[in-house]
Amino acid sequence: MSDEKYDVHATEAKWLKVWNDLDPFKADDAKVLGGHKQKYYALTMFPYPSGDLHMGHAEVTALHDVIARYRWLRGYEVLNPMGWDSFGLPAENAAIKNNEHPATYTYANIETQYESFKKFGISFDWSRRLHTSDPEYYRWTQWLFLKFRERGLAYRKNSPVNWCPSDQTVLANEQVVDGKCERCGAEVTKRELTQWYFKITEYAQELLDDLEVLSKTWPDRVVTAQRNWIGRSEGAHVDFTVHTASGDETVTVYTTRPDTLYGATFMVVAADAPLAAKLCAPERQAALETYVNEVRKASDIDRLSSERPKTGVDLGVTATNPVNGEQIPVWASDYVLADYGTGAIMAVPAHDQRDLDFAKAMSLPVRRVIDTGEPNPEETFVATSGDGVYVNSGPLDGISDKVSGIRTITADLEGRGTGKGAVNFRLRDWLLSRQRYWGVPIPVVHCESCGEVGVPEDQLPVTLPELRGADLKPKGVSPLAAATDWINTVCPQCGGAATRDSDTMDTFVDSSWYFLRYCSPGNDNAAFDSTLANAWMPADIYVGGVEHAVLHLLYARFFTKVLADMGLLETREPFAAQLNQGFVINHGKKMSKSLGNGVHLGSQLEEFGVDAVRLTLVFAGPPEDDIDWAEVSPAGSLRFLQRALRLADDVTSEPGVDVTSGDLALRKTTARTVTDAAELVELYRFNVMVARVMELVNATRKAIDSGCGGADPAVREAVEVVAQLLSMVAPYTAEEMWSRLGHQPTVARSTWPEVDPALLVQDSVVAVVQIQGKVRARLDVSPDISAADLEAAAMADEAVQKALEGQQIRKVIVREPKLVNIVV
RNA sequence: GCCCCGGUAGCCCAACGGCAGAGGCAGAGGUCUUAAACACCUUCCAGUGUGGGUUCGAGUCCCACCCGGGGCACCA
Repeated sequence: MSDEKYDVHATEAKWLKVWNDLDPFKADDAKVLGGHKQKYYALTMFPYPSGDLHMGHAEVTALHDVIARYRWLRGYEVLNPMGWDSFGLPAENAAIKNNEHPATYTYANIETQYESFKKFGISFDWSRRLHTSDPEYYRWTQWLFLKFRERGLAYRKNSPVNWCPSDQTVLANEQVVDGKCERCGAEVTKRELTQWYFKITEYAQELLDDLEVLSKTWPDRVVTAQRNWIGRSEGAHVDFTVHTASGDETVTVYTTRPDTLYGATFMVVAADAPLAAKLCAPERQAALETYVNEVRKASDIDRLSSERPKTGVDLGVTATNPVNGEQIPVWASDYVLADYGTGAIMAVPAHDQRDLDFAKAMSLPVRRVIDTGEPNPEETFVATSGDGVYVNSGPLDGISDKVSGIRTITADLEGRGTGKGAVNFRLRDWLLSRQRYWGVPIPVVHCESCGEVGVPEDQLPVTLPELRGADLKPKGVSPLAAATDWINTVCPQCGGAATRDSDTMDTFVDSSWYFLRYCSPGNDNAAFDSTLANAWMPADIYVGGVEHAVLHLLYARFFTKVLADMGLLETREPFAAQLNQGFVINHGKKMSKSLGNGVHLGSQLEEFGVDAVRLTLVFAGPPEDDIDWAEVSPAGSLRFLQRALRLADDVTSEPGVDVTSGDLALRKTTARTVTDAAELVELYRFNVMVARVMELVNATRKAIDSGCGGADPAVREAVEVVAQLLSMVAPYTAEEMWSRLGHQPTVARSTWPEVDPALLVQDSVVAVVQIQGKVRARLDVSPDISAADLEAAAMADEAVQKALEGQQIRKVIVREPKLVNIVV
């Protein structure tokens, strides 16, 4: 036995070189296409190249790698690719600051992260590496955009968008944090701009429906978040006639409560929608304009507050309620959203709190049409929304439940031709334009005579012009607009003078299809090879952060469905199963620069080595839970690894020795461990799997020191299993063990240990005898004992008899072979 | 305000409705050592947030509440 300390860094250097030469994790398309091996696509969210890898990257990839390596051991052909989501704002900011090109920052960081990933020993297939900022990649992002546009799924419209007045740029929703610009902290306002959108709403129903299947294999919170985001609601469209200065206009409102139509006492339209100005009486136009300007100025902080007092302006016109002919006033307010439903509502203050608040603020009438038995909202100013008896409601009077009420009024409206049942979604179309440099140029040319013209496929990619430093500073329009040589071009259709679209795409477009590119990277003829994509897709597991519960995961699902409709893909869902890891925190708090509580991955690797850090991350707890680095012990992990490694030196039998003659007890423990480990990995219970391996290590140590001894074949069997199981978590140590056991690399591509089913059968089990649920005796019995025999054995037990003395037995519950409960 | 998730030993975490403890961290004692570290062995420690209910039997299922974390929040 060697006494020397485990030199982790020397071991890392030694095996890293061997693995580089062996390249053991290259996925072989042919094996999958030929049906020789079953495929497993292990996908993990690709990183953004900002600086070197941190604890978060270490955690995701350590967890992910357990799954990928497990599948290799189980004999699958595993596709485990990695790349970089390399367009985006941080590189642009760095470029402005350092007067350089964003590519400099981006590709330097990619190299750094690449080296770190390799050292971290993750079983990635590096031959499939991709970067979304490479022209070879974004050429196909542009191609996809054009295909979407051909199908009417990419279009331009004028709409209010998030605007940072300080940075002079449009912001994505996710870049607005608590109503402020995440970059400069300025309060975000709205601005009306013509922008490109993807028509994701066309897929709203399918995106919702397919969640049903995903709910079995996706985390609940992700499924719920997507359901909420899509936000399907059922109701009705109701047509009101508004009497304007220039004649009657039909205005359709959307409501989920058409049954309260008789309680509508006014109508409200979104103040910032064109409809408001159209309906407004001439003498009220000035007031409306003043109000809209105020609304525009309001920051998101104010707009988001539900305690905000209701404001609005009377448009000076009335509308006719289609069911009772009543004339009700029409108002404009910012509490009605322009882009949801029809941008207009019928207000029923008695049964909707928001309408009631508005009615109160503007002294508008309130009329109760459902008597729920609660105090009258006309007096309390507390709206009632439950079931009750309809009053003052024409054909609804006497009905006492919402479902019948809605059904009756909807039929009534449809009969009159003034309304019909309708479905609405909260989901909006996806705004993809960005006034930024470091992204995919939108491949469209604007021509005075031809209008919007897509760049022909043979002219792709439309590459970015060379800009750096100050040229990238935000000026209110995209930096690309200032690159005159680039922006001025000829129309592909008529050959006349034209300009390029100066915007770039949201980086979420890049990441909506990268998992398909991995299936045939470097393909110059297509975005992806359909045959290969069909062979590998869907990804069997997608490991990543829950922060993408809605955006990225919804967009990728949308892309997949469109591509399936284009006939390029068979699957309609990209990710069969999903695992969200928690955060690595420190002393109960998220690591952050401002708190100064960050844990540097590099220094942890330096101190404890790759394997100990990986083991700590995997063993800390369930993968979804946060890991508090202050509460775990990488030093303890390292001690365990040393313990495991030492076992390999104590094995004195030769490789290939017949294990059937080995120590039975140890062999049983080994067999049990292998069987449990498989189940635990498949349930993502990696921490428990590690605990089982620890048990096996302890049992083996005991066998060597005070049991059958190191020469027993069962010891070799156990230690080989330890090496194989440990290879999923601590690849360097496992490889070193495997080598010391006399095997060739690499243990990661060895096999899943075979288990003799006979070893899983127990000779005897401990049966517990309870009286009134309290344990009174334990019996060693055969696992296949009959209920009658077990009961008899229990009754015959001395301690049981003593406890039963003078008691009347009322019932005996027997759960053979483990339990007898006697009720007295 | 609404919706999720969680609360088991000093700490992190295990426990098909059936003996509350698998594993680890920290602590104590011991063996080894000139001594220490390492290693090895032994060991202390809770009745499962609170109150009800279902059951022969509840950490586990149901109800209410408390605490912690996360998400959504003028979507008509």
